[in-house]
Amino acid sequence: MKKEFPKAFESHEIEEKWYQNWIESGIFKADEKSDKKPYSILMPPPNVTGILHFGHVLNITLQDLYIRMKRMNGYEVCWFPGTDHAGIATQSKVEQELRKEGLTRYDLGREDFTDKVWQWKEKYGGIILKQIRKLGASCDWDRTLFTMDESASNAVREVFIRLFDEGLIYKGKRIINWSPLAQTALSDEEVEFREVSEHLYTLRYYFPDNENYLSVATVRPETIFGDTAVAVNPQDERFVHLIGLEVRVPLTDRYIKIVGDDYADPKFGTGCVKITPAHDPNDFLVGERHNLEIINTINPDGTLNEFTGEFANLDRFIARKAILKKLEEAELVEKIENYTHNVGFSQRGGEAIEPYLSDQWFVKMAPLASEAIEPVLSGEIKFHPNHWVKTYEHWMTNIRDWCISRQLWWGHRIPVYYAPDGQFTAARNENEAREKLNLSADTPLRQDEDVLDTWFSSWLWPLTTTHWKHDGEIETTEIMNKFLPSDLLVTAPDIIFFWVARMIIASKHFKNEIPFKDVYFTSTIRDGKGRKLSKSLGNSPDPLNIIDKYGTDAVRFTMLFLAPLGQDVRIDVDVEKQDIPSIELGRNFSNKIWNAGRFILMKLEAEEGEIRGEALSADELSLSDKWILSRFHSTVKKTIDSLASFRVTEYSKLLYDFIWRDYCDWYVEILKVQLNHSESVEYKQKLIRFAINLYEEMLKLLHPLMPFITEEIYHLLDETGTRRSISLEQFPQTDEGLINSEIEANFDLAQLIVEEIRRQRASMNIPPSQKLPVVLKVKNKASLEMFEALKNVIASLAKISELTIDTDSQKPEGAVSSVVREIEIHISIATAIDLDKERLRLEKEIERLERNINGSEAKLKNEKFVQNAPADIVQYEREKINSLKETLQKTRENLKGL
RNA sequence: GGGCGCUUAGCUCAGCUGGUUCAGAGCAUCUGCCUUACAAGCAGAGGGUCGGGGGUUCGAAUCCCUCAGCGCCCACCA
Repeated sequence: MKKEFPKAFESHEIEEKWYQNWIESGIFKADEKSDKKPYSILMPPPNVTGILHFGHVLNITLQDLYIRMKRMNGYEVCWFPGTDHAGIATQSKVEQELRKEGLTRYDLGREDFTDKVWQWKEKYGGIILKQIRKLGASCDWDRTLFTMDESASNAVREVFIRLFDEGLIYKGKRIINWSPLAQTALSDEEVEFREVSEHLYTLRYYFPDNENYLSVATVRPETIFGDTAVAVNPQDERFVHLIGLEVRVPLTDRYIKIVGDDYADPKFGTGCVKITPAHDPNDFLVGERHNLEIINTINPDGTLNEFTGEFANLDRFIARKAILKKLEEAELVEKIENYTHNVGFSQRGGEAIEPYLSDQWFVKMAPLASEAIEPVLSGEIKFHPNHWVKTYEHWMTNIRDWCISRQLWWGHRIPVYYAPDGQFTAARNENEAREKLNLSADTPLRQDEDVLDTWFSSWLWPLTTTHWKHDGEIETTEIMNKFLPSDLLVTAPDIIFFWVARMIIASKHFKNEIPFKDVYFTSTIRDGKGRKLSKSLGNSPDPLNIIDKYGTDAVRFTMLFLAPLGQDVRIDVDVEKQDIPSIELGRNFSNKIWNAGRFILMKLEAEEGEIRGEALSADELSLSDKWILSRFHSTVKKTIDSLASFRVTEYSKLLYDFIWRDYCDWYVEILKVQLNHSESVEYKQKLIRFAINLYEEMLKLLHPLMPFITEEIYHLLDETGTRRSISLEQFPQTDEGLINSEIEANFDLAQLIVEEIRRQRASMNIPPSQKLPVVLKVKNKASLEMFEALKNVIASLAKISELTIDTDSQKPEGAVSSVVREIEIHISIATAIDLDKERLRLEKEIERLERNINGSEAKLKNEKFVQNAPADIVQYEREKINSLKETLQKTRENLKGL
């Protein structure tokens, strides 16, 4: 039963249809009990609050490419999907909604609030995963994990307790990065430094005599109320005699002492620095050294507190201006200079980070990191591109402790329990805590209020996806035995510290296993101006709109075609029109593939043949058939090689070139010729089947990258309606026996001849409809045979009315002549030749040949070249020069003959 | 300050371990084509001293050094 091959490829219904079908037929499902070799990928879990962006598109496409390729190669393939609870982002989203009702989370209380977040998550949390389905992702959705699922939470708790018991988690009062917006601590990784133009204010700190003063430079005058010392360098002769004296904090009656500390840089500012231990990490250290008082003058929301008197409750930046005004009025400002320096901002909220003194939980990283460096340095885990290894090593060897507590409600609550007397421990529940603390069963306990950093669950992703400790007990599962270590991790380089490094640490520490074998760092997608595509910049169209316009396959193909390994990629985007015009590349390619298939089927129908049946056998193949077969297997070989070394752009280019150039431009045209020159229906059917079989192999090669169109055509080629999915077919293998470099070389020559004739015709503006007689004079008998075999093909492709091929033919009267690799081409044109133009062309050609000959001769005259270069290169050069000379001589004759 | 990467046609980029009458592709430009799969197409053309300089080599876009410009990451200065 033949199916109709529609005129155009309609991506929408087809994508919908096949995705549904794949899900229903369960081909994405993995079986840990299978005997097949495993292949697995852990999807980097997107934020539940997230929506699809182009980073995902590239990332998911790459993962799906490898997953599908391996599936076709017969592996038991498992792609683990999931989402991340994204503490701050999710909590603030729900708080935003509450604010619309005039409520805060405190109005609801902790329990009701988290209930509300769960409700929000159930309702909106799946959006990103649905969008990922649009990309054709062949994940095992049954295994979707959320980082706050009970099984994952059990693992998180277990890990906290273990690290606590090992002494690798501790609580400490430290200066941490405080987000006034989210009102929580952040880790160092969540802070990004930006250069900011501000001012450096030189303030007067008066001595008790009210006449003399010390000039102190600061960029943050609003923190003066927290000053507890002024530091000078003990080597600084200008000030050393002042150490131990006191000065008055401007606008206050408070006196602070002058201390000597190396931290003060005599060359910077005035050489005197005010010390505010509560609001600067360096000052904090100075404070520790000199036993200084610590005065916190800032509220958690970034406003000043009661220690600042009249400035209380003003935002820190507004307060700065107000304080400055007051200082100026009191003539306490000596100087204001422009000053550019780096300021930390919250990566998420964008607000300036406040160094803030508070009690927080930390993970001691150095001992953990040490065991995780080796697998990367040894190559047990490979980074692609490799240069990230250095970055990794540097970070790991200079690693700092990780602040893991967050003052949020949404997240994994820290499993630490406090007894009324203040002692505390980490435990699975209160009873266990009492046991550990030797407390009686009725001792009331209080659990720590803080939750854990979201990455504290993400770093366990390799373990939680494979159900480690999912019930709090089980160390090893069947899934884990089968799929851990996973094979490939595809991720953006900006989370190498946040996530990649920490996953390696956690997997090594808790399972003594690497989490993955290869890590592919993706490109950053940028707009035409080089800016990263981002929601906040408003420079990114919605990927779904782009998919809608061009089709998923087109987007997938183009992204890979344009995005080389680890290199940034620039694409022109039109946000207003929601368009990325470059995606036309992929859409046009889809169209090409589609039409090639449609054409071959039309031809088969014209011969009334069935798709399935006998195709040409090896000894029935023409030179052209053998050529395309050879090209195909060469392509397969390179393809396999490219994918194995993660050169995915190369893979996409190989397919593009083979399908478009070799198969469509040349072979399909040749197919027409071969069909036209045969009377045998049987032969024609067999030939078309040969072409279809090859086309189908080509689809298989392409399927991992363009799953929908290949699946659709695969089924259009199914007369019996029994086929399941192209995903279940064997991925093409190289047949070395079919790669024939001699045939490819011969065919190359024929292509050059055809192109030369076309060029001549084009330069004389001869329309394709006007066919001309051509004489080819070839050099020898072997060449003659080869060209005879391709006679019809050449005649047709070069629009030749009558093609004469011989070893000693004469140039016809009034013909335009050229020589390509010793082969003379004479085209008889109907009109008179423009002699001047012709002469010029031949002279230019002679010049070019002479230049090449001179170049080659120079090489061969160089004894060192002949001695040192490999024999085949020298041999090649000799043959080249002979050929060039021959060609030159014939071209000269042509010129003479004009 | 430390590290990494990039610089090839007007634009966006390929070019793997140095050698093949080719420095390539897509887009853009120009010319000619509705050639019975595809105008989302076909056939052709123009356009590059491969960022500058130096070196290694018989031979360099490719390896080394250096300079310049751009970008990213880390550290950090009141």
